[in-house]
Amino acid sequence: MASIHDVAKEAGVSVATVSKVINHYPDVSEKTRRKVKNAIELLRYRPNVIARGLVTGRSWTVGVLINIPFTNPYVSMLLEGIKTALENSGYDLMRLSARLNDPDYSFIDHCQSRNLDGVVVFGVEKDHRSIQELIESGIPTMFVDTDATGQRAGNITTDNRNGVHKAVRHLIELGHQRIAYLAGIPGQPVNESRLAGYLDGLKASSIPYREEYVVNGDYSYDSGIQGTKKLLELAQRPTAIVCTSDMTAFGAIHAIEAQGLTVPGDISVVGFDNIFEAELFKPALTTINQHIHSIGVKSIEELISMIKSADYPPPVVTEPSSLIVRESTARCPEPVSGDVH
Amino acid sequence: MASIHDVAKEAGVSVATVSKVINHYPDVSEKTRRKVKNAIELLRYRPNVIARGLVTGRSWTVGVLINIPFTNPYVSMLLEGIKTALENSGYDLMRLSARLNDPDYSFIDHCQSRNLDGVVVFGVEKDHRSIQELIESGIPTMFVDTDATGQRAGNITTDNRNGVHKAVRHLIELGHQRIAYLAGIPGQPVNESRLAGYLDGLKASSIPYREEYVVNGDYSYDSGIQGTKKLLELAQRPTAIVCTSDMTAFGAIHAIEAQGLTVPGDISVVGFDNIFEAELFKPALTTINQHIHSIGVKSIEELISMIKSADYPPPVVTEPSSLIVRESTARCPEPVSGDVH
DNA sequence: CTGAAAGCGCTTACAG
DNA sequence: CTGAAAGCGCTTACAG
Repeated sequence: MASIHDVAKEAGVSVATVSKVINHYPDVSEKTRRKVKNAIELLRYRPNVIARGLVTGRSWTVGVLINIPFTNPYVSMLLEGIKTALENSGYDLMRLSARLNDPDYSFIDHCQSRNLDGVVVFGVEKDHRSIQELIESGIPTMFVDTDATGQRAGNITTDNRNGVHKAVRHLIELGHQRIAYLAGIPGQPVNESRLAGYLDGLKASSIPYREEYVVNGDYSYDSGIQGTKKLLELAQRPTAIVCTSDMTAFGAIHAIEAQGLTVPGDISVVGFDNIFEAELFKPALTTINQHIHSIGVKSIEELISMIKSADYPPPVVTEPSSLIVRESTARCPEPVSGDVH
Repeated sequence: MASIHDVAKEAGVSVATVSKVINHYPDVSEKTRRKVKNAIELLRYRPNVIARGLVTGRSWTVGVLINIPFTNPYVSMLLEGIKTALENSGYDLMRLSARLNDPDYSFIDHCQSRNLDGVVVFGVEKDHRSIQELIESGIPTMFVDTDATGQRAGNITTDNRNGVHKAVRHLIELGHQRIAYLAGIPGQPVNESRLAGYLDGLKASSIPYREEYVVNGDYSYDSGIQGTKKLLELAQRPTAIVCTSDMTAFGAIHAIEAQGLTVPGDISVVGFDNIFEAELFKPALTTINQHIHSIGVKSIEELISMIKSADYPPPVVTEPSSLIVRESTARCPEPVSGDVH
């Protein structure tokens, strides 16, 4: 690769002058600008972003820390949004090989040694030391689905609470009273707000909360199976199950059918996420739609705004959620007897 | 961040010496090594990878060019493999915001200005100028599913041809003779070898090739729907359809059922990829399994070998494929009448 | 309008 | 075993 010195020599000017035309400084005569441009063309010169970054302190790269498998459809959609927003921004995306479980590893050291301009974090538990260190470091940060903030850190989430509330209301309107909830990982902000939505929904119709109707999981297909097995063993089994993710809902449906029961004939199931497969599944899944792609796009747009201006206020944005009714929910099969309350 | 100068001052030595202990040079006395290590500890110093890269010419980052949406399950699995292999390698992954359609854009310029140590490319048509430029540039490269090679460029693919051949054989064993093929994008190496496998399968049983039984698509769900519609309009419609991807197979099944026909009752369908959803789908999909995760892992392992040693021969690796029989294929419903041949 | 010089944070011969 | 110096490819005051 030709360097800036080669160009300077070729054009018969100083490297300072070459730098000025590259960076569109106004105080360069048209004539030397021409000469330089020609030399650049001739040598196919491209400025070295790395070297530039060393002096300007900007790397034109944003880092991403995603502590969840890429095979999770939610992650895929998020990444797709991130990618879209990055497209003509001039920034590239770096996926850090973070060793979060290694006590000697420091995520911010990693970011700083890479000169990252900003970072988006997803899927890290809120109490992981990295979160706090990141906030203190002053590196522009956007947290996805984690309600952390800081001087230079904002966050973006779906309106999880309302989403689950809507799901519960929908089931109640269909006559269900025995509504269970297959939750996510306790302590995670996402999980807490969804659980709150579940409780909101019950309370709005004065349905008492039953501890045995809430079982935790990890958003996976498998935890849908396991959780549902437990629910089906209950003396009074639920007639509807709200799930913390579509994958979990798929698992739930599988487990229900494995018992010879049907969805939605015997039990209604609703998911959360509205991944592409929700529509393909049989029965097509009633679920809560999240604007995941949009969350990806906005996380980057906001991050770039923060990078560009030190006093851009760190945003806290909530994306709406909505209920998509399909085939996995139906009227409660038998009128609920009085003993439920 | 503390710099190497700060450490040198703190330890009372020169920066050269600090550099030597960082890089584990043997010729440093134990005593000064101690002093330096303490200073590093004290200042929480971490070497700047960027600055180091400027002088060593290595960036410890590998680039990835993926010209297919992340929401494609195949891509997700590939990325997951790539991520796994990178985990403790010291390398980070950079996803380049490549503007492949912009004539002023050059992918290798991009790679070079970022100082990338190597790159894995996936989903770029073989005749795109970037491929050739990349090969000529001498940047260590691994192509996934593209049979390009070069001085410093290897590739890795699934045994596509055999995979489809097995699918066809399976259908023939079930009594099918009218076997259609929903292909991918013409000209892409993956497509050509799969098509060859289809022809192999027919030929092995002396079933004549019918042009109208092959329709091209783009691996998507939608192209499965469109392609199948065409097949169903044929005077003599196929009794089995082999698809170039699982997503396309899902689309095919949808289109078949939309006509009031059943799978596999009326028509058998087989996919390609064996994505996670293949098992969940109803009917569970008979498909060709690819070791996608393994392809991701190996592409990085081989790439790193090439980076580390200039004379590591660029590998050409083929991963096996295998048929997974599930519920979407069954015996051919009606004995095929003589007119087929 | 142009260029010499210092510096970003490192590494690497080389001399002592 | 240690350090002064040059250099990686750039940008940025500053002087002229």
